[in-house]
Amino acid sequence: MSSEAPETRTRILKAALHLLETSRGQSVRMSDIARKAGLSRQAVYLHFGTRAALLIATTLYLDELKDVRARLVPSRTARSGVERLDAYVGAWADYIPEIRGVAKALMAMSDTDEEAAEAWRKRMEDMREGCAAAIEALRADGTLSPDYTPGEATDLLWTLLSVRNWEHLTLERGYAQPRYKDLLLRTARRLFVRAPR
Amino acid sequence: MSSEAPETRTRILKAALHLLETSRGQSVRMSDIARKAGLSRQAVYLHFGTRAALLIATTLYLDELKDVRARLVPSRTARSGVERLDAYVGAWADYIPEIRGVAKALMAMSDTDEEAAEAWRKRMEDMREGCAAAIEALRADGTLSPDYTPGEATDLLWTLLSVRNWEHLTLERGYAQPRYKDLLLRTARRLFVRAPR
DNA sequence: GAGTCAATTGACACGGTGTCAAGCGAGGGC
DNA sequence: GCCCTCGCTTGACACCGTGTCAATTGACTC
Repeated sequence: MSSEAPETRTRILKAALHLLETSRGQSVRMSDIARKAGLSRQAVYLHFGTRAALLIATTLYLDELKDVRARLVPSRTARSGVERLDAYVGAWADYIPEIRGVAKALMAMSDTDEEAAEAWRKRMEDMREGCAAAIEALRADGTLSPDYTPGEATDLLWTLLSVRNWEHLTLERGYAQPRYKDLLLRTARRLFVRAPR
Repeated sequence: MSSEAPETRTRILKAALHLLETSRGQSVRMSDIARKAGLSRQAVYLHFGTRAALLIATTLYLDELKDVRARLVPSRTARSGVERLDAYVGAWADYIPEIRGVAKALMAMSDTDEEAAEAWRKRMEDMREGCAAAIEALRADGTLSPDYTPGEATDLLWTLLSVRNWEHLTLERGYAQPRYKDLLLRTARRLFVRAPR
């Protein structure tokens, strides 16, 4: 509408974020996001090109907001240690929903595209650090057994996260189709190799 | 073909099972299963009515084969405890891929349909027992810390399984659409309330 | 030979994703 | 004041996997 409205791109990201938060497990359609942002579906595609791209951008946006770690504070209502663990996993998983699938595409690119590989390495490193912080907290409040070595604990959380998320891209209809896989690759390239947009 | 060929229904189940086993994470299409079984796509629909129904039937078939527990033996090539844990989770997850989603539908039915509720309770109980056995094995070989009470350990494995699978139905395209949700409900009723077919 | 039943063939509706082309309107530069 | 650009809209379309339908075939039984 008028120019005092928040940046369109941000509006889309906020809309997507809100929908992803509230409709847990429910598939969020591009048209839902567009409607929520008060824009046309095409506007969303103009900004992000692809559903996967939008979701990735959403996680990056969250990073910008720097409150990912706040989300990692386990729910106060959790009764058992297991429940707290699940809360950790849930909190993380909500914000890397499809990025794991993109990993494969980027891995595949790594051989030929050094810049992409570097971007991905950095992103993975960030995730590792996030995991390490979570592990520390888990261990501090006694949720996680101290028997695990730091490396093993990291792997464990990593595993918990990935088992929750790794099928998103491969199983969610559409991305299983070769046609979309190519698209995904192009999208990933666009997102990670240059500044988005 | 001739009548000496194995029962068609079994042939479909075997085909589905094999495809689900080998193409990990890759979405298995009905046409793939039909081709693998040497049948037309329609034949599969005639027998199982729905993709979800076929996948559920596949897990039941596995139960019949009574080798679910054999699958729970962790891979010999796993190097770390975490890797073994992942192997356990993966083995289980492969065989309850969409049943968790159906749970919700059945829960919804439970109020009005006592038979369905009973069928589901029984199925859940079987799963619980399976979990218990797995937990025992996990603890025996030192993968799982003995700090967990039996109940907590069960919950843990349960959680690991569900986080891996609970999005299958809700996120995989198609089942997110209301039209298919109704269908799923009808299918579940057909499968659990009467003998299939 | 009639009836039955399993399976085939080929067509179709549906719905979400992604694409395309034409147009529109507000702002800036000249 | 005019044009141009740019962000967005509108509306139509291709694609593809799921599920449905109707007509047909072919084998087996009675």
